[in-house]
Amino acid sequence: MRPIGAASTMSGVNIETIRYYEREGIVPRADRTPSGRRLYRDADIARLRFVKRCRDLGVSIPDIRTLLDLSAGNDAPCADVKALGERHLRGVRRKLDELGKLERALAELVKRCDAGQTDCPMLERLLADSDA
Amino acid sequence: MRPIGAASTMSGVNIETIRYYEREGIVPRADRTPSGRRLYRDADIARLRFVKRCRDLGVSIPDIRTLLDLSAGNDAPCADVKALGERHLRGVRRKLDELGKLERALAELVKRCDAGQTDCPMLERLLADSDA
DNA sequence: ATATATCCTGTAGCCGCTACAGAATCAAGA
DNA sequence: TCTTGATTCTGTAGCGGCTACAGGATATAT
Repeated sequence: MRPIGAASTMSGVNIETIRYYEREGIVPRADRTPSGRRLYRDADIARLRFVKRCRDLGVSIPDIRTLLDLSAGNDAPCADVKALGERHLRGVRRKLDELGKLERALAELVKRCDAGQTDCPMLERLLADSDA
Repeated sequence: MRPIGAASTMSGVNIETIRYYEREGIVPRADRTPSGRRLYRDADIARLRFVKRCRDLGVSIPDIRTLLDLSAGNDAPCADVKALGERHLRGVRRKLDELGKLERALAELVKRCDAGQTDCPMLERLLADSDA
C-alpha cells in the first residue's frame, strides 16, 4: 500500500493524471488512509501501468475502458481484443500515411526556399490563389 | 463581397471555424452588412485558404500567426520562414518515427493474438508486470 | 519545534475546433 | 404580399486527455 507519489513513479503515470483517471472511473477509487490520502496496492499500480502502456500505444480512453471491461470478464474474448487492436492498427497506418504525405509536401516547400531571398517561395506558394 | 457560407465553401474552412479565427484575431474582423452579416472579399478568402493550407500541413496556430506577420512585413524574410518550416519538418519526422514504432509494436501484438483462445495473449502482454 | 515534502479538493486552462440554442435576416416562390 | 426555408448572428458549452494552479491539510526528517 503505497501513496500516490510512489504509484506515479512506479507506473509512469503523472499524479494529476492518476487522480483524473480516478475521477473518470478508468481506475477504481483508491483506498484511503484515515486522513484521506490515497493508497495503492501492487495490483492497482499494475492497472495504472496497463493504462499507460495503452495510452503510449495511442489507444483512446474509451477503448481502454473496453479493454478493461473485457479483461474483467471471466473469459477474455480474444477475438474482441484482436478486433479492437486491428481497428486501432488501421487508424495508426492511416495516420502514418497522412503524415508521410505531409512530410514530403513540407520537405518540398522547404527545399524550394533558398534563404536570403526577398520574396520567399514558400510563403508565395502557401499564399498563392491556385491550389496546384 | 460574399457571405460567410460562400467564403467557407471557397476556402474550405468551416463557418464556425472562420468565426473562431476572427475571434482569435488570426484573420481580421470581416466587414459587415448593415444587418451585421459578415462579408468577404477575395483577398480575405485567400487568407483563409492560406490558414487552411498551413493547418493541413499541421502548422500550429501560433506558427501561422508568425507566418502571417512575416508575410505582412515589407520584406518577407525568407530565412525566418525557412527556419520555421524546417523546425516543423523536424517535428513531423519525429512524429513519423514514433508512429512507425507504434505501428510495429501494435502489429506485433495483434499478430500474437490468434482469435478463439480463452486467454488473450495481447491482453496478457499489456497486463503483464514486466516491461519486457 | 520546525522545515519541507507530500498530499488533498476544486477549479480553470490548454488546443483547435465543434455543437448547440435562440433569435434575426435573407432570397425565392405562390 | 406572405410564407417558407435557408442562412446568419451571438454567446456559451463541450470535446479529449490531460496539466496547472490555489489554498489548505498532513506527514516526515532534523
